[in-house]
Amino acid sequence: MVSKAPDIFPEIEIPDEISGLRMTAQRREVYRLLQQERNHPTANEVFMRVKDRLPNISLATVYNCLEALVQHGIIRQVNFERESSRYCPNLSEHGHFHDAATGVIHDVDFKPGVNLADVLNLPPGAVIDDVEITLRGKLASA
Amino acid sequence: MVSKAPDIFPEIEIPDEISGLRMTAQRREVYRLLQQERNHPTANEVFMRVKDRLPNISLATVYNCLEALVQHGIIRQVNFERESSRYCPNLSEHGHFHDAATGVIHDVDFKPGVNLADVLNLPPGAVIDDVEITLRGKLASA
DNA sequence: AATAATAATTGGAATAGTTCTTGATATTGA
DNA sequence: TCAATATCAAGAACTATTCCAATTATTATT
Ligand SMILES: [Mn+2]
Ligand SMILES: [Mn+2]
Ligand SMILES: [Zn+2]
Ligand SMILES: [Zn+2]
Repeated sequence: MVSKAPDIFPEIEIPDEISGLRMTAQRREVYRLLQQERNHPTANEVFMRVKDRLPNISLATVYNCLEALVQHGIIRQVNFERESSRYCPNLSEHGHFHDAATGVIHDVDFKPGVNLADVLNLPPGAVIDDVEITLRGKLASA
Repeated sequence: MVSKAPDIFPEIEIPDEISGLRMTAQRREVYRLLQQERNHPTANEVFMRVKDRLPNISLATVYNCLEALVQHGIIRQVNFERESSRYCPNLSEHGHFHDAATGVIHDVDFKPGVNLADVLNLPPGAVIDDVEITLRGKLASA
């Protein structure tokens, strides 16, 4: 039983188990942070921010937690070029647009009814398990 | 003046300069290899294979050559998850399908007339400079 | 052709993100 | 309560890539 801190944001409630993964204190805070700050932080950014609530957490544990969450399909790992991996709690199928000017990463949804096989010449017999779409560009200020 | 080796494949001719980049012996062999073996090799694979023709080449030079070729738009760098970068001489806009069973990477072309803005809800005002589409799955044997 | 200036290559050291190892802690379940 | 199991923490190890400094090759100039 944890007493609720007087945060500006209401604290996100996280159950004791998600998709078969036990939510330890560390996993809970890592997941909570990703839910709150949906800016695709790196492992190190998660580490620095989550230390506010778990001062003794280690970077290795943050990596362990992120991997466990990814493995259980609770969050997604997002890679861009050779940069550090980033993490995303948005489970709907989506891509990522990186604004080269600001560095901000925007989620990009598919338009409804779009099928990959409609736009790509897939190899015959290909069964797609995973799709990664990454865009880089600028946001023209209107 | 280099005497032509009795290769099975006819040797690809490469000019002294491409897109403003001077073709040194090392750059030429790196580029030639990518043209011949279009299986998206890693820097280290390029290194090992190109040593047949340039026994003294260093891995640092392979990286230098690959970077120069990428910088001048002569080849493309392809990243998949956290794996080593791979390199691709196919300059037409295309994506990559990774067959999880065999490890083979297939180029995937866009169907003609497809526009990204047709299938994705891009942020308003977004100007796309670069697109990366990566698919992972299996090739069902018919 | 000789010389000077510039660019490229090499081999090894350094870097950085991530993973591994090991001992301590915590949780579960008998 | 005790044993079995899972998780965590700290730091070492790993590895793809980049950096550095010295050498070599190329280009430009006289
Ligand atoms: Mn803070
Ligand atoms: Mn060989
Ligand atoms: Zn996302
Ligand atoms: Zn390709």
